Amino acid sequence: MGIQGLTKLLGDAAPGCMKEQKFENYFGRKIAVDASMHIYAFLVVVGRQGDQMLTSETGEVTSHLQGMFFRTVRMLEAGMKPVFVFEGKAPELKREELAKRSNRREDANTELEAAKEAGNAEDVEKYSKRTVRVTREHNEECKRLLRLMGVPVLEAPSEAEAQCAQLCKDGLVYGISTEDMDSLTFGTPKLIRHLMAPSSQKPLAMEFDHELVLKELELTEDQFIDLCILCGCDYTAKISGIGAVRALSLIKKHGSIEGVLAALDSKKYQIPEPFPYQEARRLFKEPDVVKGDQIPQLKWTSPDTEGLIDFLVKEKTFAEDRIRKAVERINAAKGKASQGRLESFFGPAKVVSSTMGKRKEVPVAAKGKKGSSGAAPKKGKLGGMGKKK
DNA sequence: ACTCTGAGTCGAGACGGA
DNA sequence: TGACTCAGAGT
DNA sequence: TCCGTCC
Repeated sequence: MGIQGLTKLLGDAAPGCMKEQKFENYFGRKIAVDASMHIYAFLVVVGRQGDQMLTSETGEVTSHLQGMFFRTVRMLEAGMKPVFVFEGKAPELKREELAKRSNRREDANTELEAAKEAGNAEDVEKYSKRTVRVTREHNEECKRLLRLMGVPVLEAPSEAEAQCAQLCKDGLVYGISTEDMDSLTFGTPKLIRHLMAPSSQKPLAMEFDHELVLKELELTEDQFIDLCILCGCDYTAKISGIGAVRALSLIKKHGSIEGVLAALDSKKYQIPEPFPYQEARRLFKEPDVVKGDQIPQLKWTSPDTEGLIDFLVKEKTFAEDRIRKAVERINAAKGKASQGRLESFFGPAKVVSSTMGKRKEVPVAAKGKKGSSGAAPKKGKLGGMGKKK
C-alpha cells in the first residue's frame, strides 16, 4: 500500500524534491529493484487472455519469466546495472495487512468461479487478476533467470524496499526503482518512479530526493517517518479524518506523534486501538536489513547463453531465436557500457561517476519552484557517441 | 474553502510485423 | 494494487 | 502507431 497520499503531498508541499529525468540519464548507473513487485505485475498482465497466462508445454506459468527476461534486457541495453532484491519474511506488524490481502484474494476466487459459471468473460478477466499471488517457485525461477543473465540477486532478510534503501544509503546503487513510496520512509536517498515507461510514452522517470524532501517539508528524518505513519502505512491503522495535509501540519506544530496525540481533540478524532506507532517507527528507522560490508559484492557478468537456452527454451518452450537475439543485445550493450564508462572518465566533469562513497551525485538543477516541469534541463549529454563495432 | 472519505473507474509488459 | 475522479460530509 | 502475440 505504501504511504497514503504521499505522492500528492510532496507534489504540493515539496515540489523541489522531484525531478524529471530522461531514460538515457541512467546509463551506467546501478539501480536497485524490488523483484517481487515486478513479478506480481507480470503475472497480472503478461500474456493474459481471460484467465489464461503464458505457459510452457507442461502447463507451468511463464508470464513472470517472459516479463522479467525482456525487461531486464531493456535495462541492460539502456546501460543500467540492475540488482534485484527479493522479499524476505514480513514483519509481524504487517501480518494483519497481509491477511487482509489474502482474504481479498479468497473473495476474488469465489467471484471468479461465479463469473466462469455465468460465462461472463469480462468478470473472469477482472477477478482472475485479483487472485494473482507470487509463489516461492516464481521467485526461485526468476532468481535462476537473473543469475543466468549475469545480474546480481540479493535476498532481503525482510522487506525488499528496506533492503533497497539500504543499498542506496551504502552507496552501492545510485537509486532504487520502485512505485512504492515507502522506500522514502525507509530513507532511500533517491527513489525513481516510472523508470520503465517507454520513452514514447509521456511520463518521464521521476526522481525523488530524500534530502530535499526533508528540506522542503522542513522536517527532520524522524518527523518525516512520523508523518508517513500518520498518513497511513502498512504497519498501523490510520486515524480517521487525518489525511496527508493535516498530518503534515500537525507534525509541524507538535513535532512528533506523541505531541500530536497529546494535543488531538479525542472527541473529533478516534485513535485506533491498538496504535503501535512506536513499533512502526522502529520498523522504518531500523528495518531488518543487511548492510555495509555484510552485503555480498554485486557483480554484473556476461550472460550464460547456453544456460539461458537450456532453461528458457528447453524447459519453458521459449522461441530460441528470440532468446539468442536478446542475448546479443545484452552483449552489444555491455561493450558500449564499458566504453561509456571510459568516456565519462575522461569526459566533461558534469558526468556523474557512480562509484560508491560519494554522494551528491547530481547537481540539483535550478531549484524549480511551482509545478513547472517545462522539459528536463538536459546537461552534459552522454551516450551520443557514434560508430563502434 | 479546504480536507478527508468512499465508491467508482482504469490500467498496470514488451516485442515485432503490418 | 494505485491513481485518478467525483460525490458528499466534516472541519 | 496500432495490435496481435509471446508460451
